[in-house]
Amino acid sequence: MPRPKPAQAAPANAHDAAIDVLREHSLTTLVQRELERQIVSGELEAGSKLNEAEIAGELRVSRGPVREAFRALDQSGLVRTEKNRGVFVRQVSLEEAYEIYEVRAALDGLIGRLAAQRIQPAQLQRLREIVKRMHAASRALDADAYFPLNIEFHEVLGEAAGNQALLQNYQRIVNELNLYRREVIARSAESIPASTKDHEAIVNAVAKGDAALAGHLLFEHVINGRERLHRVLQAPPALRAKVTRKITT
Amino acid sequence: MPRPKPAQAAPANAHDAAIDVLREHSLTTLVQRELERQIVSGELEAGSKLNEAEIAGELRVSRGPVREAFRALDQSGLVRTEKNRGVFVRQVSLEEAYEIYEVRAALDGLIGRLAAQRIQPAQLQRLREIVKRMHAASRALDADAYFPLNIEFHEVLGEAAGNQALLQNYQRIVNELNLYRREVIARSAESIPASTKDHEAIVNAVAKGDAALAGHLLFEHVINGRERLHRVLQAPPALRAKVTRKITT
DNA sequence: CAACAAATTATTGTTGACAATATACTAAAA
DNA sequence: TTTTAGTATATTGTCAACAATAATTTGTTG
Repeated sequence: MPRPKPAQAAPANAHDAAIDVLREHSLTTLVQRELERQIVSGELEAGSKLNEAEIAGELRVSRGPVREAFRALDQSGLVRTEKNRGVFVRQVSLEEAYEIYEVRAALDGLIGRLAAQRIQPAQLQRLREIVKRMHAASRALDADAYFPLNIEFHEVLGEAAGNQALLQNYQRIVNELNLYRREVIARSAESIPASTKDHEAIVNAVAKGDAALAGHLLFEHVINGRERLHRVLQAPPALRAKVTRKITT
Repeated sequence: MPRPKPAQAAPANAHDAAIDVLREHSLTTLVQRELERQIVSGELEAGSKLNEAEIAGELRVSRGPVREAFRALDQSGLVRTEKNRGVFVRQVSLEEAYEIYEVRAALDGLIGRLAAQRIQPAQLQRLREIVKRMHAASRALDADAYFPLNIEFHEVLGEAAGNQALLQNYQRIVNELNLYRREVIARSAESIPASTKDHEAIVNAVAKGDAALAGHLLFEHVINGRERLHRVLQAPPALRAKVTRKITT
């Protein structure tokens, strides 16, 4: 028999709200989330060192929770730990990115097949709206607008697959991939039109319920992304400079 | 320029060897590994509670490293954490197992395709030997001998795919899957002959370098495993009892 | 001035203590 | 006897101090 939870009054002010948050989440969890956010957003650059005491001070907690959060982030691939030297935001090499792309293609293929069978009308509607906004961003060649749309598109599709285990693995993979020179991958403006076309075709296949096609298209979409990355890196530096910023060697 | 590592003398005795291990690994890492071993081996039953102080005492460390190891194990899916209540060896429900099987099928499909293209002679040799021993175990209906062979087979195949990112994700998934009533899944003797046949066909496809076929066979192999699980659970309890032990509801 | 050695500082690894919370137990009341 | 309130105990969450290691600075020598 589930024990009855005590009825909780709504927090009266900000302070009570903070207390309320702590009732549900440990400091470790909060630190982990915050660091994850900073890493994924690029606020913390790949390769940069994370100082325990410094972070603990900024977040007003002791080093214990910070260290625990580090272990979780290490396991999820966002940071790497060197004994007695510290933890660093993970740097994904070109070779690793290639490997991860292969895995992502397989997972995205599965997402396509499942989503085609299981997607719900509301989710399909969301996808169509995202694609519409993508077209707008594509016409304007607005990479900064396109980037979050792309993230959201694959997120919705991942949810539509109706498989929690799949979604979790997928999101971890995508996070890792975004560590690879984020600007090169995601914001190279020239690839936006092709990418938008991909997305449109995918939505249509999913809408038709054509699992095989949706799976195939998503698989190819990811492989295309990998090839685009390849081409961008092969292009002469002068050309690359336009879409590349803050490359830290 | 990589700084030169100080030449290390070989440890003269057991004590020095222990010191040596600590130079390379933190206590957290060691605790994490040990707990992982105990969970994967079934020494720690699914659902059982892990007491921080107790474990710390057994492993002769303080609670700090144990807690850090918990965060890592939580992230890798072997353990679930409830705030202020503790951590428990994860129990995978039937529904979750189904979901995880879907993901594993996709990853195994990728492993098959890549292994067919990249496998090295020595690895192929190992696979053939494993299959040979599987046949022996199959004839004897020796589930206890078959179980580790099955693990090893897929491990070698995973390595043969030549993709570290894939291998890591795969192994995490397999670990999670093994949490699901290990005996029911892996040791139901009646499925051994069919499984052995699968393995043989897979090795042949990989040896031929037929990527599409190998991928397909591995995908189906996993799906078959899932269906076997389904059938076993539907079978009348009297029949199940033979191969099921220590089922904790 | 460059290169090496020693000492100093900074940072991580580990531990034990204390606080907060949940669980188990006891006793009183219905 | 069952329920419930209150109390005691056990366990987790957090912190701060100490130990071990690495990075840096300083000083010395050729």
